[in-house]
Amino acid sequence: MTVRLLLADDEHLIRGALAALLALEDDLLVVAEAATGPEALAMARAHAPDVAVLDLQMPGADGVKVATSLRAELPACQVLIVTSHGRPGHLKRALAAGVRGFVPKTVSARRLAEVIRTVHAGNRYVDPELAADAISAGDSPLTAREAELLELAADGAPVSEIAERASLSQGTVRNYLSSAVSKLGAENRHAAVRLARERGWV
Amino acid sequence: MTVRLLLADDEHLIRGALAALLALEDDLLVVAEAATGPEALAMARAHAPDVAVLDLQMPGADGVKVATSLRAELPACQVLIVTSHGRPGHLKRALAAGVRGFVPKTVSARRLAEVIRTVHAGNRYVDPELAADAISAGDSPLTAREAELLELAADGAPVSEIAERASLSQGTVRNYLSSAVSKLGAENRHAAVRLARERGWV
DNA sequence: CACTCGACATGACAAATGTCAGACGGCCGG
DNA sequence: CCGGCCGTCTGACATTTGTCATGTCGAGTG
Repeated sequence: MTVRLLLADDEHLIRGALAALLALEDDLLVVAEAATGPEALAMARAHAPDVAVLDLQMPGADGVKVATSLRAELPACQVLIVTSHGRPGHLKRALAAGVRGFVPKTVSARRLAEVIRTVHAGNRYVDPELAADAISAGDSPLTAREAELLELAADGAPVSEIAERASLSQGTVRNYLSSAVSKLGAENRHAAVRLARERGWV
Repeated sequence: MTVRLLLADDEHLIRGALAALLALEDDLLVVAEAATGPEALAMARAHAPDVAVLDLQMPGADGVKVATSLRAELPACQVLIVTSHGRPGHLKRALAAGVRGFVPKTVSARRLAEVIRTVHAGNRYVDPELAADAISAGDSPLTAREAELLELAADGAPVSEIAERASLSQGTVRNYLSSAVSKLGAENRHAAVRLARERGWV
């Protein structure tokens, strides 16, 4: 029984290499490849693969978004996410989106093949180290508004601009940011943005 | 005549896949692999490869630093850098360090093999798109001091801390940062840091 | 119902930041 | 050789930002 795969990664080199490597396994068959989020969705619709192996960072729509759409349209297709930089928050969001597997790109090809089989069998697999990170990092302590304003502050915009974009008074914006900063134990909002990004909370 | 290769990339999956793919070419032979900068250097010393294929981002020391050391220790070994995110400044630094080839990971394996042969023959190859980016981005307009202080400001540290670490008065630090900010056309120093990073100037 | 708690919102005040004008020394072209 | 330019450095001033005290609203609880 062969497992039909969709491979999505924006790096041609990696994707091709991965396809070649997985083709060495007798029971795995790559039926489609994609370089962007939307392309991955289109390919999935066209080929209805058993398992979708998605990179977390892709142009267009990230792996988690693609996974969400995929769960809705093709419930039979299991999703496995592969990522370079494992941020704890991403893992949590991915699992919430119905992703069945989550592994870093540091695993060997052999292990990846095993994980693909595990996921195809209907089981879950999360890389132990990433899981430990996610647990130790815990849930985001930020409220919805705090996270939202932190995102608006991400590119270094001044408070006045954030206030305008969020339709709030500057004082309110400062208050939320200040709250987020103290919750994250940061020096200032910019360091807070950095921390929240690292943990995948924004 | 076979080309002996050193492959360095921190992502096990990618590195293995790449090795498998390059092994398909008759004239290419992967003689060593490494996951970190220092490891790459050690492997290069041990195996004296003809061409070193280095990822730009690795733990320990980045591709450019490794390339610099390699040029000094093994002049016969040509260096080719492969990267996910092509920042113009990195390309410039890489070429200054004696790197002979620079390509993004979006190229196909076939093309990579061609580039390896080109580099091995003593010629240079730079991805046309990255080259165009580098040219349009131009040189860094920042003075040494400005770039240095911008780096110290990178993690959101307050001016007082930067001043202490650089042994300067706070006023001076503000002045350099202000200068850098205006040169980059940014809103404030945090946005400036972001821009400088994007262009590979820090 | 009365109470508490947390999210949301605001303005006033103190601290940090950005901007400005200016001083000093090295370097290059006339 | 000397005048102008650039990089380096500094303190004074206005603006922006962070912190605090305070208030409203709705959800959950005794």
